[in-house]
Formats: sequence, structure tokens, C-alpha cells
Amino acid sequence: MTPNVTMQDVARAAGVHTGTVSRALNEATRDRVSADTLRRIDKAVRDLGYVPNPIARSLRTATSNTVGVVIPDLTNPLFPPMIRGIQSVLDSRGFSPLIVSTDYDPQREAAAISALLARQVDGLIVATARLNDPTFERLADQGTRIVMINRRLGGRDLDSVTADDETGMGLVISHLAELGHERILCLAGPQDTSTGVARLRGFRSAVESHGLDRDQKLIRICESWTTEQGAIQLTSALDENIPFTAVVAATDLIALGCYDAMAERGLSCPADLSVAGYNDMPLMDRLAPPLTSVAVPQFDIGREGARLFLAGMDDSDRLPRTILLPVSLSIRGSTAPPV
Amino acid sequence: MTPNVTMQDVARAAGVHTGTVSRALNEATRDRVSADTLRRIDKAVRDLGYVPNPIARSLRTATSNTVGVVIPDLTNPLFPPMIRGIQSVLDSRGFSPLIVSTDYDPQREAAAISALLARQVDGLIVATARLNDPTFERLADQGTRIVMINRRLGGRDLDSVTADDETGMGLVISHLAELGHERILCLAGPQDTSTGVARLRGFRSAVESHGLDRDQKLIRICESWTTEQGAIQLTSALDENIPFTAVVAATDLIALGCYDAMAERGLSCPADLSVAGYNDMPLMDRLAPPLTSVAVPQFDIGREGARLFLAGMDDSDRLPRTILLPVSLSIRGSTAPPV
DNA sequence: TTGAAAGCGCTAACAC
DNA sequence: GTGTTAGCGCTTTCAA
Repeated sequence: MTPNVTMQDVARAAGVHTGTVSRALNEATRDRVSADTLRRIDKAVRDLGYVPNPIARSLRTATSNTVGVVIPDLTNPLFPPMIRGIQSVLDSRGFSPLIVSTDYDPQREAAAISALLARQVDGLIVATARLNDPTFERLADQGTRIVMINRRLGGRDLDSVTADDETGMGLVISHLAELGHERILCLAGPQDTSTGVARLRGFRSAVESHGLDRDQKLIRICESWTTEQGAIQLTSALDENIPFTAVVAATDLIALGCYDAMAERGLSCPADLSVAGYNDMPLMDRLAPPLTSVAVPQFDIGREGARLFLAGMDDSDRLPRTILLPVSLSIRGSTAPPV
Repeated sequence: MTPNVTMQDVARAAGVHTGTVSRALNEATRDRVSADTLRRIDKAVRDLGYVPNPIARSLRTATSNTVGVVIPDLTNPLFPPMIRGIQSVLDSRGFSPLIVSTDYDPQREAAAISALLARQVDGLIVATARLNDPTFERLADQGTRIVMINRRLGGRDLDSVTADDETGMGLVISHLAELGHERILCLAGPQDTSTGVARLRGFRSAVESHGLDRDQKLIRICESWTTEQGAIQLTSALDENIPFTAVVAATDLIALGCYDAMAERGLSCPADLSVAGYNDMPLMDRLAPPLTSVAVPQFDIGREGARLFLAGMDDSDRLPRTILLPVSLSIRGSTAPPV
């Protein structure tokens, strides 16, 4: 690889000892070195093309300047912008993200987390929280720095950054109510996640406050956040002949499944049924028809999550913070007045 | 964090020395330890919940079981599936990818690569190659293991996995020719990349072999692989009043730009103009209209790239291999006979 | 087959 | 302000 020039070499070239070189190269201790020595060391570093070995540093300091980023699925367009947000903050502080994809599988998640901890990450930014999973609280108790993004835990809250799901759902329902819809089908997400629960709660309270039909049959829980589940649930709702004129999905992928189910039945959107999604992922504005959706600030979620993480690094006993980011409604062609 | 149990602790518990523990825990040297000792060590490991510290291991062995993955843009839907492919292979061998996003910026790329090398990655899987960039050849000469995916280098070829771009472009042109198009506009990609060049070459030779119009004005080079460039280039082609009935874009994003430019002019696709993309990214089948595109095996590109990487790890002086993966054409609503 | 010992490159007490 | 010293946790000669 690189011709390994070590701190020893620099020390020799500058005529000082490695301890001094270390001090000179460290932001925090740099001022404890005389200006002249500093100059000689800097020159030696440049001349030799010295680049510090972070492995050795990590071994000594037991910190790795590395943070594990736990994502359910990299190919879900929701997450890449969050990762970008995370990287934008981490880069500026010399931290590197170690990204793992868990495929929504608790087993894989556990394995991935063990691997990350073994690699001595300085903490975790986690987008896969489930409500009744003690894993992260336990880790936090053991001193692992953890920030939840996208979803929160059930019990004691750790640092978290999520979008305001209840409000978001309220925006959709207001919009549909204004269009004149009275019976709205809700395809809720898995209820073992904070987003699944919060969006459903938002649906319920908005339906109530707008005086819409509160028929329990208008609520169906998807088993997963997938297109397939969206199609299955809408199909079976249609099969049951429950009347409704609009459907709001807990996520854009579920809404895509609605498109599929409707296509299969020869139904057209929004003529036969209005459809709204959630998250406003990239490309949702280009679908046929363009999807009305709640826009969540994906990049910002990542960015704020990383900031929270760094803040925690700087001050270990801060109280956990819960950040709720604002959402907005992107109104498009998939929603229209009922016929 | 974790109550740090070290190899020392295991050695003590098993009544042996650390050297023996090390041998026992290493696949390659495990058979040089007696069955009895092995048992005691394994028991101690379990009892104490010992997990090896890869940092210390890396410092000693100068390998990190880590590979840098250099991606231009994580939010480009083309890349996440490749990363999945990479992870699927790396996981099984205990390697971790270190993913960096360069934003198509050579400066950021250089910085990212330095950081990766400093972190002692065992090599690089690179999706950002440019034709006349000596960086990677130089690194390879210095002994860094490198696999190019998605794009290749210009000169001496390193290990690489790409899709068969010339053939792919041929498929599109054949399709359009069969529909009856004779003047096809090509929005080629940047010519400093192998994909940009190969797809344009494929266009030229297919146009020739089908006896279509070879007007040089029907070829325009985009400055970047972006929606914006697609819109700009199509708009200016339309402004110049060059006649054409179809446009083939070097990439789906460029094709999306064509959709935008056409919308702005009130043109409709495919009635006024057929449009074809390249890569067949996720969701392209759901656009309005669904985009005809060349499907490249994104996951497989990543997977084969990672395999090549591991093969190189196992046998340092293999000859570089160039893998060309087959493509197929996804015919959809954006292409139709000219009117 | 196992033990002893050295050292990967760095940081951090502690002296001076 | 700088040198000295002692490791961080592991692997790998070399002997026994």
C-alpha cells in the first residue's frame, strides 16, 4: 500500500520525540508545543507525506471516530437522503459512518449491531427501532451512545429525530375532507413501530375532528411497509365491499401497492378512488398519477440525528432530546373530489 | 460500552497463554491446538462473552477486513442495489463496506479515498471511474487492491464489472428502428467515462447497421448524468429545429429531463416523441408514461464486483478480469411508432 | 503443541 | 515545552 511512514519517522526527521509529534498533531494539545518545534514537525509531516494511522489511534484511545448507521433497507428511497444528511455532518468532524442494512430482520439487525460494536463504533444512529424491543435501551444503559432517527422507541426515550407524524396525517385528512371525502380507508403501517402508531393515531384524531365516518372497518393494518402489503390490503378491503372514496397509506410504498391493486381491478385513480401516500419519496411526483403525499424532511432527519450524536459525544450526560421535524403536504393528481 | 473482556482474560480463564488463545481462535491455525485445550478455550470464550477486538487485530496484521466503496451519489437509485449486491457477498466473509459518496466531485473523491486508505481498508470497490484519471492506476501500482464497477478505466484495465453498454444501446436502437423511427436523437453521457463512450459508440454502430440517419446533429453530449442536463439538451435540440421522432438518453435521469422539457413545451410522449432511458432504475415502470429502458443487472454488478475483490484478496497475483454482464430491454409506453 | 517475547503505531501520564 | 515510559489487544516469530 502506501510506503508506511509512521510518527517515528516524523519524530526523527524533526529531531523530537514521538510524544511531541503526537501533541503537535492533536488539535487539543497543539498549543502545548513551541512554535518552532511545531514548524519543524509540520514540515517533516509534509516532506514525508505522513498520514496518521487511525487504527493505532483507536487502539490506544478506545474510540474509533466511527458511527454505526443502522438502516432497514438501502434500496428504499426513503433512506439514502437521510444517509446523505448524516454524512454531511459527520464528514465535517472527521467521523465516518459504517452503514448496515438489516432487511427489516431482527436477526440480521442483532448480528449487524454486534459487528458494529466489535468494530468499536463510537455509537449508533438507528432507523430501525421497534416499539417493544429492549435492545437499544439495554445498549444505552451499557453506555452505548444511540440516536434514533425516523422512528422512536416505545419506553424511555433516547435521543431521537423524527418527523411530526400525527400532524402529517392530519394534513392529509384535512385535504381529503375538504375535497368532500367522508369515508376514508386507512392502510396503517405495522403497529410495532412508532411511525406506524403515530400515523394511525393521527388518522383517528383527524377523522374525528373533521366529523368523518369512524367505521372501524376503514382501518387496516399492513404487516410490512411494502408495496405487496399495500396491494393485498386494498384488494381485501375492496373484496369486503366496504364503501370508501379515498385511501390514505402509511407510506408511499403502500400507496404504490394501491395503484397496483386498482390497476388489477381496472379502477382508475383518482376517478374511482383517491390515493394519498406518506414520505414523498423521490419520483413520487412523476408517477401516473402523481402521488399526493406528506413530505418529510429526509435529509434534515439525518442531519439533525448526526448533530445530536455529536452533541452527545461532546457532552456525555446531556439529557436525551426528542426532535420533531415539521412536515408538509404535497398535493398532486392522485387525490380529487369523490364522484 | 461492553465490559471489555480481552484475550488475556480468556487465556487466564483457560489456563493457557494468549498466543494459544489466538491460535485457537484463528481458522487457519486452529488445528495446531490440541483438542482439549481447544475445548477449554472455547468454554472460556463463551463464559466470558469474549469478542475479539478487530482494531487490535488490524493494528497487528495491517489488514482491516474492510473495503472502501466509492459511489458518486447514494441518492441516485442506480447505486443502492449495487451496494446491496456488494454487501451480500462481503457479509459472508466477514468484510464490512465503508461507503463514501463523492457527489461526482473529483476533489471530494480524492479526499474520501485518502480517508479510506488511512483507515487501512483492504481495498476499494469503485463506481466513479473516469477515463483519463490516473488516480486508480497509480493506487493499483502501489499495491492497493481495486475493483471497478459500473464504469471502467481508460488505459490498463483493472478488475472490472460493467454491463454490456454497446449491446444495450443496440437493443434500444433496434427497437426504435422496428417501430419505424429513422431520425433518433442521442443524448449521450459525459465522454470522460467508459459508460458515456461505450453507449455512444453503441448508438453510432447501431444507427449505421440499421441504415438510420447519421446526421451528426442528432448527437448531443450531456455535461452530467442529471435530469437538468437532459432537459437542457433536449430543449436546445428542439430549439434548433433539428427533426427527429425519438430520443434515446444515456441514462434514465437524462430521460426524466426529457419528460420535463417536453412537458414545458406541451409535447406529449410518445405521441410527439418517443423517449428511451438507460439503466431501468426502480420506479421507471410507474412513470407517466412508463419509461422504455435498458435494464442493467445492478445487484449482480455489485455482487460480482465484491466476488472479484475477494478473489483478489485470496490470490494477489491473479490477472485482472473484465466482466461484462448482459443487459435486456424493458419496452414500455414511452416508445411508439412515429406519427 | 505450547510458552515467551516482541511489537504493530499511537497516546497519555509523569517527570524533568 | 519536551522526553520517557508504558501500554491499548492482538498476532507471530522463535524456542522449548
